[in-house]
Amino acid sequence: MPELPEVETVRRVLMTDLNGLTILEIESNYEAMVDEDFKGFKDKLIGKSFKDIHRRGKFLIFELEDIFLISHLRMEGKFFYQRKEEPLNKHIHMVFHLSNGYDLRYQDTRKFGRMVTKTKEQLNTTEPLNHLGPDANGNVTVEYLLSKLKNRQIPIKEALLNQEIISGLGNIYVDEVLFTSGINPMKKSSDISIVDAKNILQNAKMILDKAIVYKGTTIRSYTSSLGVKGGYQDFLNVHTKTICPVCGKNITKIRVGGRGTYYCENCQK
DNA sequence: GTTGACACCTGGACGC
DNA sequence: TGCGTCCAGGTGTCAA
Repeated sequence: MPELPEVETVRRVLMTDLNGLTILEIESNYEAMVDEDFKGFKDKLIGKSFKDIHRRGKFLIFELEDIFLISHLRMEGKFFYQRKEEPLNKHIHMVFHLSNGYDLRYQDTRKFGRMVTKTKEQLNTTEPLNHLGPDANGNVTVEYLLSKLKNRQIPIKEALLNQEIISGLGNIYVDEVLFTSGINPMKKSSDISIVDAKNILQNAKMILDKAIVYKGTTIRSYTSSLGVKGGYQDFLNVHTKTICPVCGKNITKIRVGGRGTYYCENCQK
């Protein structure tokens, strides 16, 4: 599932492909993925040219002149840049026909992904970006993180998955960050110490930056967007593992906040 | 403001 | 082989 490194990889690849191209037409067989009236969505985008692609957390933000297309890939969303003659598969739910004879195609097996357009004025003042916390690999301070955790009774794992606190971390990388930090995922957020918070932020930045270098993580049946296979799965220490690489004891799998959670009872107190 | 439950959605794994 | 059930999980919404 795309988390910050995977979305950043998509952004970097698409930016070179799309820059300067104009959207000629948009087709969809699943208009519900657009969080606004589909006709209005099309009217705003057709005729506009790609100027830049930004990212905040797990959101892709396509800059098209005076309008911004915000896309969240959720679980299995992928973008493909293909010639329009290439056959469509049944999971491609949105096609942007481009001025150079290519398509920007959005594929989403589970139809969880969402898109919406915003003006520059709306971008940071309305959903979905207005409540988003800072990027987990950005300049987040220990003081900021502790201030967000001090009144919360939920497990630290749930807090780190909350994109309003810090953005970009998903289930895989939260498990890895907590393992590297030696923190039990069930530890109460309000019990996180200054040292814990410092470790969490340092390890989040280190892990996410390294995962970006390796173009993200590809596990289970999932493949990365754009056909790019990530390489960071080779560096996972705990997520989907059975043996702790540090102490050699069994990895425990539990559910925290409804999500499969892997940790080492010996190393993560 | 915080927390938990649930819906969205489909492919794959599993049991019968 | 075919069918039914469960699981996976990021985010939004709603109720308590």
